[in-house]
Amino acid sequence: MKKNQQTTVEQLLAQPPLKTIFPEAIAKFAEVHDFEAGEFLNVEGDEPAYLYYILSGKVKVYFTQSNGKVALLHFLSAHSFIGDMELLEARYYSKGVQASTATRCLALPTTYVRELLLNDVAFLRHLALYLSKKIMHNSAKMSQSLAYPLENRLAEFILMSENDNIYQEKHTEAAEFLGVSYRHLLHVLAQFVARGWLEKDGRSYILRHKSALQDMATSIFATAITD
Amino acid sequence: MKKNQQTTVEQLLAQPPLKTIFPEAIAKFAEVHDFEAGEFLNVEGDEPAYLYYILSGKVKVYFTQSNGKVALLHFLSAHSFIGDMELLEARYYSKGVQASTATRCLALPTTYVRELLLNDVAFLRHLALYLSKKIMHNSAKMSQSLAYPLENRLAEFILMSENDNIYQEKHTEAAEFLGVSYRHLLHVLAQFVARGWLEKDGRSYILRHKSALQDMATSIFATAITD
DNA sequence: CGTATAATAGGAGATATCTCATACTTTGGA
DNA sequence: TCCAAAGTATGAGATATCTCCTATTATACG
Repeated sequence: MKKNQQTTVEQLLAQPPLKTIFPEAIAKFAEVHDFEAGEFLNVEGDEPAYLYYILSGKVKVYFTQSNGKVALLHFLSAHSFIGDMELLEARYYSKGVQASTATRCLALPTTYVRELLLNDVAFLRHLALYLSKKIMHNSAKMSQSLAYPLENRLAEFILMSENDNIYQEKHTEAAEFLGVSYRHLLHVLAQFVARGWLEKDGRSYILRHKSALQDMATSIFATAITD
Repeated sequence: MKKNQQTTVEQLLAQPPLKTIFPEAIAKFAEVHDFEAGEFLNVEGDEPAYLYYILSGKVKVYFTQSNGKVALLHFLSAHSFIGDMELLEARYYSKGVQASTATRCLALPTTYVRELLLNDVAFLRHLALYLSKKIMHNSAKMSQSLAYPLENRLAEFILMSENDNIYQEKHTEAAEFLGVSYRHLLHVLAQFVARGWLEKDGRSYILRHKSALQDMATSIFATAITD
């Protein structure tokens, strides 16, 4: 992680959307943190030192299941909070958060801003709204994706985790995230290659026909609108 | 709906958990509403007149998909809010809410309490915490249930929607909720009957072997803990 | 450097689930 | 009162997905 000194935090905070979310009083504690792809923003179980608000980039959230296996929970991107639950409830068990691409965050040291934020109605309203939208989004997505075969969900997952047209998630992880067997994931992946949508390059895949993948992925939502 | 006059609202509000959630100032607007099974607490699309907090009972939340079909979204029970999103964001499109069993709610007329609640840090904190817990719960449930065949999810659904040991959801609705075909739902339901867990009684089913259903349902979570 | 463990890879048969077809019954209006 | 639409039921064949098995690389670690 690198503390970014160039971007003046004041400048960011003075403009929407940050201006409408955070109270002015946090300005003196605010920092901008830059993470490289692969870097950890938080180690699972640690009490997070910062409340992050993602400015750009993409992160993956992990947690360790009771069987000891680490599972990918979801992706977060710009305008998402990291550490919001821990801010609300100190005893909360934090998740592992890893940058998927280069990521820039607004970073607020919890020790200093907790009291401030938990007493700011504008911030709390925004947070509640953010959370409720997330719930809507989740439940809509879930009920829909349940109905589609892996083909569709995998296409979406590839597009979501791809970086510069290269897909290189671990298959074990992807299989678990998508709720299918490792075997079947490989099967469908092989189909994508056979159709010329992906090209295998060592242990990663090059996206050769992005629009086909997009069609396959968005059909999940398209039907919801069209049908 | 029947406005309940017996239970003094003041009494309820003076005790936890209500005492810690709502500011005292709402007391003069608060009512207790009783709904019978099947009654609607809110009609989809209507701007809800009340923010409800469920005291007891169980409700179903519906919404109409773009294809015109009405789909069951989820169940809510004690300690859940109804109309929270609409409170936060007025333009929000409300969902249909129907009592599944007899249900008692604390009812707060939005016109009077909106300003009050949206400026109360204790309430907003509670709401944010409630929402974030719901997110955790949802995503844990989702990633897990994805992995299990209909057998397990159906057992859970039956227990969730059963009333006095009688299950009588419409199969069309259940199938959509569970994300499986109508055909397959009937198939698995028939298996449950064959195993003696359910007994068909006209168009409803009697729960004959609840513990078996519970085993089947909780295996979803049990493995998460044991494995 | 060598070995244990995780990840990758693919074959084969078993299940779960879907689609399509068809028929009967209930229910809500015109 | 009667019809159209929705719900219920069931059969049969097609797919999607799983489980089990077996090899072959990577990767971590003493």
